[in-house]
Amino acid sequence: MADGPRIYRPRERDAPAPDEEHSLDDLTAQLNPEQAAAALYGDGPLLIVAGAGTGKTRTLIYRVAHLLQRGVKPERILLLTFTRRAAHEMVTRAERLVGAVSGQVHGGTFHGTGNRLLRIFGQAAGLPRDFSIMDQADAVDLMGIARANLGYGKQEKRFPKKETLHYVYSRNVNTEIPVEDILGGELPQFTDYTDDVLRIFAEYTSRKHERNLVDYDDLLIFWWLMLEQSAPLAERIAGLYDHILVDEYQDTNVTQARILRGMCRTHQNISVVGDDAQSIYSFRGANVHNILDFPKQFPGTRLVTLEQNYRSTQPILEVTNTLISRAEERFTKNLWTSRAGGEAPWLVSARDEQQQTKFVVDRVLELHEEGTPLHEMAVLFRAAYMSADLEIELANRRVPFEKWGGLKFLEAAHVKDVLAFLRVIENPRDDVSWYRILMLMPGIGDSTARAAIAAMAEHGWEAHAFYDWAPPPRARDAHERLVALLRALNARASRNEAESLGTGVGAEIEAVRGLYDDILRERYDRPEARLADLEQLRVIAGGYPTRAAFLAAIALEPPQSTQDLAVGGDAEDDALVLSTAHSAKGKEWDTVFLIWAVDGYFPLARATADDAQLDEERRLMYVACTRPRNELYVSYPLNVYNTRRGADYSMDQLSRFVDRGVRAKMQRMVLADDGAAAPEPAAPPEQPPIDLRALLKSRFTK
DNA sequence: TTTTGAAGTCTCTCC
DNA sequence: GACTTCAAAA
Repeated sequence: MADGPRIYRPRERDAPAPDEEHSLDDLTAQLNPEQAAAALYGDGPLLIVAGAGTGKTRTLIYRVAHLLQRGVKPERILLLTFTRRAAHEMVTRAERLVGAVSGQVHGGTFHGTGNRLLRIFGQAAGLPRDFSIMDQADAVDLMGIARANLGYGKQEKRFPKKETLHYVYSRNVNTEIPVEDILGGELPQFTDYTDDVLRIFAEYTSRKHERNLVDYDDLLIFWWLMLEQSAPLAERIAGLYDHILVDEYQDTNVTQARILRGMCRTHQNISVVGDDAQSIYSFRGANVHNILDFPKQFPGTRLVTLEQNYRSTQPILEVTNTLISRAEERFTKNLWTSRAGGEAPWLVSARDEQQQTKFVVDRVLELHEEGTPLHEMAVLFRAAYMSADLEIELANRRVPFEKWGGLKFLEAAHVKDVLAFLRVIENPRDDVSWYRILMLMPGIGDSTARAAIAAMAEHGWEAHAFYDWAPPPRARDAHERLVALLRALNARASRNEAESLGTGVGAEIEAVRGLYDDILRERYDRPEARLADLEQLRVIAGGYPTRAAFLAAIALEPPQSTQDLAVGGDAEDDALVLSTAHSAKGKEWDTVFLIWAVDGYFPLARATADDAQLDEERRLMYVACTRPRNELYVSYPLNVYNTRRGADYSMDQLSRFVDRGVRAKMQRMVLADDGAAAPEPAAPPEQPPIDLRALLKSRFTK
């Protein structure tokens, strides 16, 4: 989504429901016995296995409140969650429960916390305080540079791409599966290159080192190494907290588990909450064994299982219980609810994508007429691109929506271009960003860019190294313009520093755009939309005190939705939610549409070869189907013509996860040709007046 | 030799 | 439809 101005703005409706915020006195009255047992548990390891919708967030909040009430100092509590916003919300609600407390519960993601600790303690372990964080795309680019630098990628046709290399690298450091085994298992075509791949990884890590860059994995690994390799550091770091609480524990990886062990080595006060049936991040190295083996790793663990679901109606739970019963699940839970009534979920078959889209929009508008706010409805799908048609239709019919789960905004080429300018001001040794900037300039190509970077490296990356560099004639104009801009930016930065003003990140972007906007118009299609994106970026940046804070924040906590990015006045107060199944985790809505329940789409075709991946896809669908409170629609278009793979390639089968047993718990709906919804018995597919294929066939048969 | 345009190759999830 | 690879143009 590139249109419409955007800015980060916490939404009103994220505020806790007021009825939850009573005093602590009636704390137990607000919880069921299992939740209360978990919340009020004393010291020592605690594992809360919480099924979907069983109130695990609530339980965790009350547990934090309980600790505070017991007199634990807030700053001695560390709450690790999947997003920074989740942590912030939980901390706020817990503190509201106990009233005013002095100090602040520390909360955040593993990566964000790793960043914070490394800035404080890293220097004692040889890591400069002012390191830059690379996002995934930067890391991939650096891997590409390392590859090219060692001379790979030219001669051999089948050498792994930089994305593949980064994937293998990240998997290796996160799972500790040897590179050789990863290649042998998943990428057998590259096994011959094991040594070359290792050489590239060595180059990658040393380049990171030289450039003072840190990737996402480093934030965890360095944290762990400080705990593991240095007793004094471990003592200081682990000594910061007396209680550690972890949400979404099923999605942690080996390194994170080790960090936790190191952090509570002395006190063992660790509470984790998770659901093995909702483990959906193995591609990031998450290991469901962390939660399964937790009692073994922390002897004396108290296990509490939450099975009462407060979210969905019984008919919905019957479908989701059946769906997950097919998967390997170790902490078997049978979710139940006391919520009576409710309609069985609908299985909706549409003729094609357009009809599916029309159905969703029509139904959304109907429900809206009947009084359901748009933000109480969500459309979920396996991958972000699957909502493209729906987005167009929603825009045409003026239905406000927000899309979750795309990192797309920051991944867009033009946004990365502008950020690269800020990065070289912040860290002149960031040659990934230098390369990106230089390649943008007309007259400068690969070799000129490399020459310029080499010249700067030779002069110790001093600011004037680039100013003084003598470009080849055809690049002279580009060089001149770039120098003018960089001089202005550097001058502004040092002036602001001297006057101890902020750096005015928004103004810096403004300055960059003076040069960049024309380049953008030249290089990219749909320039208006892209320029609008840059305007949003400028506004977002304006909210940060320093350039460094802005760059770190967008790497660690990228905007979650298109609405996060919406400029105040323009943001719709009420908007339909479009989300990937992954980004929907932990959320709930009154009504949920799951679209593209087609084999090859959900599960994705590439995941169908491998049983473990297939199981994860199934868990992902389970996550999607456990989101609604009242209504669930699962839809699938027939006649999917996939032109991406060359010729017509039709995959017109319902997802294998919606098998007979699941269908038996659902109502069927076949959309009539005008797109109006009609329950199946009432409107069976009409017999067409003529049947072309039968006619053709009859020519050859008697 | 370097840059740029054009044809050709795949397309997931996210800190 | 974005990114890589290849060939022509400067």
